[in-house]
Amino acid sequence: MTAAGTDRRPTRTILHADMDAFFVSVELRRRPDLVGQPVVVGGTGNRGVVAAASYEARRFGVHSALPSSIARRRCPHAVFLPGDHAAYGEVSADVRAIFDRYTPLVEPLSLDEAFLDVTGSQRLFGSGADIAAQIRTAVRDELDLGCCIGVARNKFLAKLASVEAKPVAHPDRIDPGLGVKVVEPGAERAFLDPLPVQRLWGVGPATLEKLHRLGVVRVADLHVVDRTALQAALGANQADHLRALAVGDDDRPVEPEREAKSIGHEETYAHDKHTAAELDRELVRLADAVARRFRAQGLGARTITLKVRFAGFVTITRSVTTTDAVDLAPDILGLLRPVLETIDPTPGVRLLGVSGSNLMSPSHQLSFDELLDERPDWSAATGALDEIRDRFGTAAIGPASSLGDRGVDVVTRGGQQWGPDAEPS
DNA sequence: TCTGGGGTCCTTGTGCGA
DNA sequence: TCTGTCGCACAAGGACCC
Repeated sequence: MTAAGTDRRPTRTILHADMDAFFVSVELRRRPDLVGQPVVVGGTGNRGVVAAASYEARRFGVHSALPSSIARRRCPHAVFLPGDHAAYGEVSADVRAIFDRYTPLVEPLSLDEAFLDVTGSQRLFGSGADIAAQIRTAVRDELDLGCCIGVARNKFLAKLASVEAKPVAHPDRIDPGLGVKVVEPGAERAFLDPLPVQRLWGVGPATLEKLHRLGVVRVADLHVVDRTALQAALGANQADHLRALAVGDDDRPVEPEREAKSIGHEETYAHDKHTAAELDRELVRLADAVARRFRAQGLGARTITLKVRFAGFVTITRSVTTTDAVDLAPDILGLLRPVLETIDPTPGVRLLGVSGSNLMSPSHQLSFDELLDERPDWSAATGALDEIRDRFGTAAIGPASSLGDRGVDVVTRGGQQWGPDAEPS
């Protein structure tokens, strides 16, 4: 931490761009008849959640991550759409192309958000505020989408600023928002101090409760709360991290290329699974999907983790670490099947997940069995499978045991990722 | 009211070898 | 040979983000 007056680092100019109700806005480009109506994307089944809501829907208290059953109750006249991840990805690439015109230092956070370091771009394009205005105009004119941009000297402040720039839905009206919000160097404390403390990165429901117990409600309270008490409540790392954020300190650079640290798939079922045979079938599908993503990225995983969520929402994880990185479904199954067999499915399993971490280049050394020709070398057959799916789609071919009752591929199933689809009537 | 799916990061506990 | 301790790697879970 450095006092603002003695900081000799060059002042950076960081933008945080955040698309307005992105998934909904993409849908409205295809369905202009829905403009002005409450529209909700995501969770069409009863166990899903809302991925995005139009501002008209937000007036009724519908927001992202809200269980779809509640969203339906709050806004029964809303139009619910299942979502189209592929389409959102394509539009996101178009948005990214606009960002790239202004700086090579673009770090996407998700499909609809990115940080831009424009420190070196200002001689060409003007101040951070000027660049933000130009980007908003380009996104609106070329893509027919809205976005809000925060401008500040670091990522943390830029992100908070972009939230302040967004439209706000009130029960009786929609406030259009600023569009661009600039936090000038030197004005950070005045900007931060009145904000509720849960606006800080890393303060969720659990941390908020601990902070409230210490009397910390607003960011300003973090300046005066006893440091030892804060460390006792949150741990030294998190306590010091929050105190730094409270004065606007954040040194993280904008990183255009970040390597993935884990790759996984998980799936919540419309109805709980109660038998080992059902779970094994799901495990085969998940292992196949995850292995395919490993290979698409030229990676394998040394640690494979199984996640199980039971009917009562209790969640456990069990992981296995091997010497060599694996990227083939049979190898993943070989590691996880013994783990799955230790789990009692009779209370009901609502979610199963498979993920890999410790990512590195996969090792395809032949095992002793394979050298003796007693076990097949799966890598050649898997390569052929991947080619077929690249040409004909992910559902074109797959493990026979996964056909079971549905015969649907895990990657394309439902075409969305916000919970199980509505059951056919 | 009842909680998705994709992730990252941190903390805590434990086993193991030096 | 036994015991304590230190560092490291790993496992598991929690919290958080979009």
